[in-house]
Amino acid sequence: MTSQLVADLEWRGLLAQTTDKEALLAELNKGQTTFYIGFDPTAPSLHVGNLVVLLVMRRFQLAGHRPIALVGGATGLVGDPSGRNEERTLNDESIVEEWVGRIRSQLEKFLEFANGSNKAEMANNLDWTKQLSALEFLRDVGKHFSVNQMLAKDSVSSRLEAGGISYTEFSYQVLQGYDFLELYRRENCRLQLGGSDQWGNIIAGLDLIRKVEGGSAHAFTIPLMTKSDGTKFGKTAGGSVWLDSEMTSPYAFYQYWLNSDDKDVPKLLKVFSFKSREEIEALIHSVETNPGAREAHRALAQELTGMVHGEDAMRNVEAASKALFGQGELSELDAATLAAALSQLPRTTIKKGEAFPTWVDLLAATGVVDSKSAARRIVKENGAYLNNAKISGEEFAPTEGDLIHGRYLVLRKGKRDLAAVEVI
RNA sequence: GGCGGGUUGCCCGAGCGGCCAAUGGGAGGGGACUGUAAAUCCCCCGGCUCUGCCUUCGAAGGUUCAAAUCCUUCACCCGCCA
Repeated sequence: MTSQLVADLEWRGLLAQTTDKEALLAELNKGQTTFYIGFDPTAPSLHVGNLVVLLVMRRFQLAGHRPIALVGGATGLVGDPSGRNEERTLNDESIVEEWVGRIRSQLEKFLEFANGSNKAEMANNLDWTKQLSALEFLRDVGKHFSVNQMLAKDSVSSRLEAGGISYTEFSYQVLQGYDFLELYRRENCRLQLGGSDQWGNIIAGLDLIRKVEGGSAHAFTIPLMTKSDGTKFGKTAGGSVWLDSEMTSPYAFYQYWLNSDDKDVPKLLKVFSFKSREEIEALIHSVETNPGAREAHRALAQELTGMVHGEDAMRNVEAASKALFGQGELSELDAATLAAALSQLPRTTIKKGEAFPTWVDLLAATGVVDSKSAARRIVKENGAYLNNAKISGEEFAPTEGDLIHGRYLVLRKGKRDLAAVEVI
């Protein structure tokens, strides 16, 4: 069962590095193993990058192991130097606290917290660091850390070269190491998973456990996702792809996956999909032999939108995508279908009876472009559409006759950026 | 603490008194080709009430007809010396 889990993760390309693999497999084969992953509250929401790690966590739980989802109320106040070449700006305590709450409720959607012998636990490292005095910390925890080793860690040494690191961030690995020790003591936690950039921090915990408790624990890291074109995975022009529907709409989320590069789709399926290996291989075959059909893209977008935003939202945005990008005339869509589709888009309203603003003003009002200048540029460059028909002239304004079903306008910028206007 | 170097548009990075909204590259946007893909080619890329006006070159003052460019003070970063 367990060796199957690890083999499956390897097939999916989700294993970067582990401590002694034999020992880890032995541990996992003994039965239920308690493991943890930490998520620091550096934003009000998790993003699709976090989702990679979160879903590995779920795979471990499905294989019978017991997850502890740690939200870093304490570490989030300090800032992890890993993978950054600049000091972070500290966030206010109240902000971090709020983010902790939001992230906790997101985590709840991906793990089973209610039922089963291996139901997940939520933890917050603020619980065991808040009461700790600076002196206790230095004597009880700090004493076990060698500065020589701390300096040698990638996260620190690269920062020393890049221009410096504060004592605060330098101490991050000690805090994370201490977390592992606490969870080892409190919950018998034997394994920490994390992105491959977390290796050094995880090792800090293993060393501490060995020194203080004489115990052994394990590390398992997951490769950082990369895209074939070299740009960062999970980023769009507008920033990260968030799991929060207020920050990235389900429609935009669906579109993000649907528009994946063909070359990335096989990897994305392996990493994110919970379909069987056979199904995934069939989809990969499809993208290789008939990419234009985008069967695999659609399956990926469907599964993930459903997983993150729910089946209803997934069906809505899928129907909207189909309607809006279909071959037929928009005006042929019935009012209910069109209204539902448009509700997924960035939108603006105008009052009944008022004069119609220009296309430029309307598009700017929806927020699809940053400024009216940008909207004008689109018109000038021939990328402006009203109800899927190209328009020209900066002064172009829709009229009563352009309204679909008497109340809707569909604006389009370029090939795929849609926005809605409703007359109310 | 002393001396020297730096801070330019989303990022990197030129400019070193007028021809500067500021060279170049990347990112981003539009078009063509396609499949709401990639690659490629062409174009665009501070804002606005757009033949003009306004705001940008770390911050605040100053010199000048004219400053991103010169001077002064302040802040931050990086080196070398204490």
